[in-house]
Amino acid sequence: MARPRTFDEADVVARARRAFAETGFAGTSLDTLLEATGLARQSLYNAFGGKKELFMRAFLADTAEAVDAVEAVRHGSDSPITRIRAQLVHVAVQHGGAQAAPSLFTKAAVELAGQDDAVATTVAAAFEAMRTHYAACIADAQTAGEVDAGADPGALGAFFVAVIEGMSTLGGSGATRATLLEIGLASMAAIPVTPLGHEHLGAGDGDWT
Amino acid sequence: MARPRTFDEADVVARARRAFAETGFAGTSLDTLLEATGLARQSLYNAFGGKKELFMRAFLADTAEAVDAVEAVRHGSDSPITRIRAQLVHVAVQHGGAQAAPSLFTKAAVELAGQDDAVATTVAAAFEAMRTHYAACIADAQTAGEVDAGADPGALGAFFVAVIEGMSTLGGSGATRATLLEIGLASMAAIPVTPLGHEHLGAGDGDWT
DNA sequence: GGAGTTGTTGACTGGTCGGTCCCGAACGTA
DNA sequence: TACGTTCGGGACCGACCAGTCAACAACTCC
Repeated sequence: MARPRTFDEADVVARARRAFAETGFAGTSLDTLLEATGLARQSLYNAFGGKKELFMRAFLADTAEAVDAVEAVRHGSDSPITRIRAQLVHVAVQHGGAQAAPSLFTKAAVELAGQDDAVATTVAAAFEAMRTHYAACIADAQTAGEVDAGADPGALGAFFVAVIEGMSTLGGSGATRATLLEIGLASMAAIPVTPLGHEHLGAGDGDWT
Repeated sequence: MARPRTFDEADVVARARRAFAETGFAGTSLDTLLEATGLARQSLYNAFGGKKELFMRAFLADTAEAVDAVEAVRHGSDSPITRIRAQLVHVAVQHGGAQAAPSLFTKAAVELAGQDDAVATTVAAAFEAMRTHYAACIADAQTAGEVDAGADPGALGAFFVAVIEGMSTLGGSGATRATLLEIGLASMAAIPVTPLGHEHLGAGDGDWT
């Protein structure tokens, strides 16, 4: 009963994510956004409501993806310790390298968490969710006898959240993939593994070149 | 032979640092800057050259301070391991708490490293300097027999840089001082200390309330 | 005390910001 | 095929942006 849209809403959000991730919220003008997404001024306004609303769509999508990436640490057939290492390697591969795209989540957290309440609460909730995922994984490793029972899963969870945020910042500032891998692997040593757990700390997995 | 300035240049830079740290470069208008520094439009222009130049002044000052804070880890009468812990506690105290002021260095790195070459090179140099300071401290600990000789000082250095950047990001996003302390202390466990070194990992130092 | 130099002040500029309005075009339904 | 509805493109809006200009004020040196 009406003219159909000539653009895919999800695709527009994905392009907006890239644009905002490059230049931030304040640094990305509406014109830049239109060029990046390919749609017309009024179309963006009709479909999303405005610059701020489109940013929140992109930001929430990126946040959900970032949390999901950490959530993967809770599932899998291999050892909890191995899953954490694999996840850290994944972060290093994603944020390291030539193109150097800092995540929109990190960028928005640094730029806007102190100014916008909606962003601040979303960021806080995401950090807390990530921390919980890591902590649950550590707790799993404890029940499996791979990690010292005296370790504090909550503290280690917060620690790993800080590590991946630091990796994101360094990666966005030009750090090489090799450096990020060094960081991720070095952080693994903060987990007090039992002799049993050491069996799972040996080999790396796959190629990340 | 001329009318003297009614403002202190260093003071203006300090105020500009606070303003830019709050809202970033693109998010801070010249009018906001004038209100924050208290000087008139043309005065800012005469003394500094413009918004970008004043930002660079503030950014370089903050960067130097951040690097110096890490450099402190190389000096002192107490054990190298103790110095690192003290420095991490210092970072936690500085970036944690109610006022939640993210460092301008971190903010500029995330916002502009991908767009401005001058910022990118400064950030990269600062990260490298910090990494070198941490690495030298770890090497000291190795020669003192407090840290396992097989440890990689360079990798641990990069690791600690990532940790303090992560703490800065989390702190700027509302994380409590207690959480940041948890993170900093948890990261210490990534250092493979010898039985001798364990003597220096015991008590905390001072009150940071 | 006069001249010269510098800082301060406020009005002003062209350009860009995000957002709105309007009209022709494209499509589904009747 | 005629109608109603939505889309897309361009013109347009007031507000704000960083930066400039010219007149005035304060100070030092001669």
